[in-house]
Amino acid sequence: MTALPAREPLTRSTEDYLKAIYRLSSGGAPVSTNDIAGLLGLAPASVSGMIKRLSEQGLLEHMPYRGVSLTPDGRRVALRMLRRHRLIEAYLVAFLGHTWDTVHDEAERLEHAVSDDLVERMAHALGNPRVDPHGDPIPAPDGTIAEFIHVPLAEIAAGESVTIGRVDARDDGRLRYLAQHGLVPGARIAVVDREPFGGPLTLDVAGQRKIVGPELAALILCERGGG
Amino acid sequence: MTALPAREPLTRSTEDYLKAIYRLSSGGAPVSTNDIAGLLGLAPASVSGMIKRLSEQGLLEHMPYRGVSLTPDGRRVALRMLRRHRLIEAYLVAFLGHTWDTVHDEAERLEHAVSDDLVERMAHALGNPRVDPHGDPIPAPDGTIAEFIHVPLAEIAAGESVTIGRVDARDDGRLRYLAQHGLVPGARIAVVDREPFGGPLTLDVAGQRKIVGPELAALILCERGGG
DNA sequence: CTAGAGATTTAGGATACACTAAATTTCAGA
DNA sequence: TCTGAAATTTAGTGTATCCTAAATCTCTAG
Repeated sequence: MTALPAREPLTRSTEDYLKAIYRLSSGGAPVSTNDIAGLLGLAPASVSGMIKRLSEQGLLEHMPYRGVSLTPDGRRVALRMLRRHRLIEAYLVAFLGHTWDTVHDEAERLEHAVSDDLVERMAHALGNPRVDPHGDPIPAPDGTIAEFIHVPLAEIAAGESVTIGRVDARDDGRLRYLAQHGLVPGARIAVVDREPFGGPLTLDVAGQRKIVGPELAALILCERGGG
Repeated sequence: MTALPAREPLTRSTEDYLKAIYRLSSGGAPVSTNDIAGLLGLAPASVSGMIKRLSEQGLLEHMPYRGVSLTPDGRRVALRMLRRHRLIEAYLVAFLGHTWDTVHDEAERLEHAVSDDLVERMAHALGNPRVDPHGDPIPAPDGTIAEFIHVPLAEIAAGESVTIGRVDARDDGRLRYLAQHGLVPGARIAVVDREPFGGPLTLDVAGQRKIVGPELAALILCERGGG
């Protein structure tokens, strides 16, 4: 991981705030105090106080009454946590028999406790994956992250071919179902036919015909183009 | 792990105090405030304050000015931490390429973050070991711990046969050296001959003659009797 | 048997981070 | 443009844990 300038050790609270702000700041717009409070389950007043402290540490930029955004240092911390979280989840699933239902809370605690060294060992054991099994990109050790442009399968026209980029299902049942039918990140699929108005789609998955309903089709996020 | 009566979640501080007190209370004698402070690197006054809180929670028995001892609940917590610590160390060495030099700090942090479920998965992956690679016993999930009576190899008389119980070397070099010569926990060895006054010992290890110096012989702890 | 060194506890204070209640700011709609 | 609801910040508290300095206890050496 890119070395952060030497500073006081980050607390668990600090890491959680920065993670939350990163998660909420898709699009680069400033993040509101209320949204942070909602995501972390805290009172807005508590968040105001913490924002002040994190700003003084140079991790946040705060425009009073307007919202906060991450500084480069803050983003580095957030991405490091995201890398840890996703690698820990992947490791627990791959090597210790966890299911995707159960890993989140474990990772949520472990991500604050592991060393960079241990994270990299887990990454190595996993073959240094670039995405986790949902297809979510794993930030690199240097804090860069691949940004994919994802379109729900539900919006792909008949005749078009796409690559599955990630799958938005968080529950194990759906994830397993999709995996059984070859609908996993990286799979190349074609939309053979589709009913109008949110009806089912007929797919070609590795030469086989599959039919998926609109609900699942909304969760399967695709990358257009070359594949 | 034996369920503790439902109580407020234990903090990291609480777990560290109980671990330290357990470590210091070999022999059952009450543990002094000063010794705890020394082991944890805190001011004695801070320890006094924490002792009061832990006593109110029923985790310690405090005789003012005399010292503290663990209650059954306190001991259960301490043994759970010890189980976690030793299993985490063993897991990191066995599966993630750590060396015994480097695992301690990692385990020290992880032991507060892992769930019981994860600990048991690691134990399972390791084959549910009863001792760690030093020969230190790993407390069982129910909070019981095997108490071995260990005698340094240096004190074993010529002609006597013993089983290596544990090895007190903390550094990787010695540990590797001993392992190469079959001097590992569980090994059955006989003292063939020995020089007086702390000289080297001649051993029979699995039919082979080995000579060890007094320094190493002091670190190899043996169980007398049946083996 | 007692003085004083050393151990322990108490007193008082700091920091981090949470809360509730009150004050302030923003901004959409009349 | 004004006004009030919603969002945000400030003010004042509480808890956990640490600290230093001062008070108190214990126990040994004389």
